Amino acid sequence: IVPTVSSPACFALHPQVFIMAHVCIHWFRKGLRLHDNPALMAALRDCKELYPLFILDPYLYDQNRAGINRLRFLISSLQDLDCSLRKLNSRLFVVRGKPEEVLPKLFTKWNVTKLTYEYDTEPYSRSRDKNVTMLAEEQRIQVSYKISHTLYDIDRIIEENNGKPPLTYNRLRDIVKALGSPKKPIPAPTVEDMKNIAPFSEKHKPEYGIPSLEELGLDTSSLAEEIFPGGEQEALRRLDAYMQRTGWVCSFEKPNTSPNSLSPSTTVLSPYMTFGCLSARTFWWRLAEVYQGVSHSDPPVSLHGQLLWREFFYTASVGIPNFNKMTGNPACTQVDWDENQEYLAAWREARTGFPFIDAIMTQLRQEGWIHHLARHAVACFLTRGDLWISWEEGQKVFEKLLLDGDWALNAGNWQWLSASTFFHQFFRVYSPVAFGKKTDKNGDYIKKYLPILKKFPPQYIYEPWKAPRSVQQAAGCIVGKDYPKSIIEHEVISKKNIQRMKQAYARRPSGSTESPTKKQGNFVYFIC
DNA sequence: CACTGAGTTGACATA
DNA sequence: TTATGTCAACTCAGT
Repeated sequence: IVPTVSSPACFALHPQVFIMAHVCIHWFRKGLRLHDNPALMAALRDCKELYPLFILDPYLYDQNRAGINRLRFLISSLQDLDCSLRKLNSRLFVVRGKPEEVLPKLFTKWNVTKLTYEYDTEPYSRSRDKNVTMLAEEQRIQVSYKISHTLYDIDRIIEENNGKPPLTYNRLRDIVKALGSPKKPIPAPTVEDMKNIAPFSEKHKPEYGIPSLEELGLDTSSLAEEIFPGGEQEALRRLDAYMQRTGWVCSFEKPNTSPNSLSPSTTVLSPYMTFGCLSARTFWWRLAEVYQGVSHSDPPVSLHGQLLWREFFYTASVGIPNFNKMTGNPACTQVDWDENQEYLAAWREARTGFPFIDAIMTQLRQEGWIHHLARHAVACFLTRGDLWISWEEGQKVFEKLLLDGDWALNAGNWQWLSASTFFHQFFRVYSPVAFGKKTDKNGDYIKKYLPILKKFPPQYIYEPWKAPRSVQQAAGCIVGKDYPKSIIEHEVISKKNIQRMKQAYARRPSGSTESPTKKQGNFVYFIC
């Protein structure tokens, strides 16, 4: 006789054969996939009933925080996940609300005994998960989490670097070299793995469905075509397609890819990584297979290098307090950014009068993805290059509009581009005119996203205000009327800004370059 | 402590 | 066409 229900009597009578058959919630947050999902596999162990759950948390998916494109990506990802779960005789349960309020109710309603989830390093997530774990334990629910969003255990990287996050990429490389290769990904669960779990009951059918965008209160009338559909299946399809191009993979050098090609010059796997539709470790090991036995590019510019950049910023985001802010962020240079609502709105709404900048911001709004170097160009323009507006403002816009709006990567890259943290050669300024010309002399990219300029000759397409009146008339676009005049004079303002940056650096506390043990105060936070 | 080399992805002039 | 040096000059991390 093998008891299948938990009771102290059973345990006392049959200690050897006792099996605790759990009712388990696997809580999906990021990690919207079945492959390489160790927490999900942990959920299946000794489980008789499984509730794969996603909570639409108003804090994370508020419309000011998540734009419609990113919400669409999320909904597609959830639909795909549900579809995959149904092939395993399961399904996805979706609820709305604050996890700390929603979960205790479900624990009771479903008689839950175990909760599993993937570890998440974001400050909001960590505090949320701490609260939820406390609430779960109050209801005597076993809680188990696994690390699978990043290649490594981020805390181990910091530990290995004496309690501080590496501030340079090479330092991070040395650390992860010492830690060895990332773990191999584990396969997705199979029907066999699910054989002891009761198929989901039809009684739940009308409840817990995936809401449509309309049901979330969004106006979808002006929504553009879905170029990058969300979901694990699409992620794996996309990964396969790129991994087949072995020559391209092996010669990949990020700085040599184009920010303004008409179709993406990089993989666009980032949104899938952000939501965890694709495992970083799966990506890493697929690349390792392609690299095997042939010559290939290396970090920092290679595709492996890109995954290590992700790890770099994740590590910084865990080790540096107030990572998404300037104030209270001890690694960040304190800069006297201007408050200029007009400039900020012009940048955000693609009406700076610099076609390269405005085209990029248009692509961002329409498609939710722009090339990494395009992000450099507009980020430099908003901050230290031209408009002298805080990187935090740009961060908010990107977070909302990017499909791959990732908390750690977004904050880290904005600090990098504004020469606030990590990158310090502030005298290297991107030109809103010259930079794009290197890879798109004719301005085809500009014409695609700003059709009003499509008749401008290449000579003037990057600086339409320089075109003689007759040329503007022939192009059917008068600068100042049909397309904005440039809001600033780059040659003048960028030189002024370099000097302002120099002054901000001069005000940096002198102790910030000293070793953590030497001076008290400055680096204490790294150890906490 | 001073010093040095390196730093994913600048622009521009020159060879 | 592509490579190199200059411009002005930063920090980090290792020696």
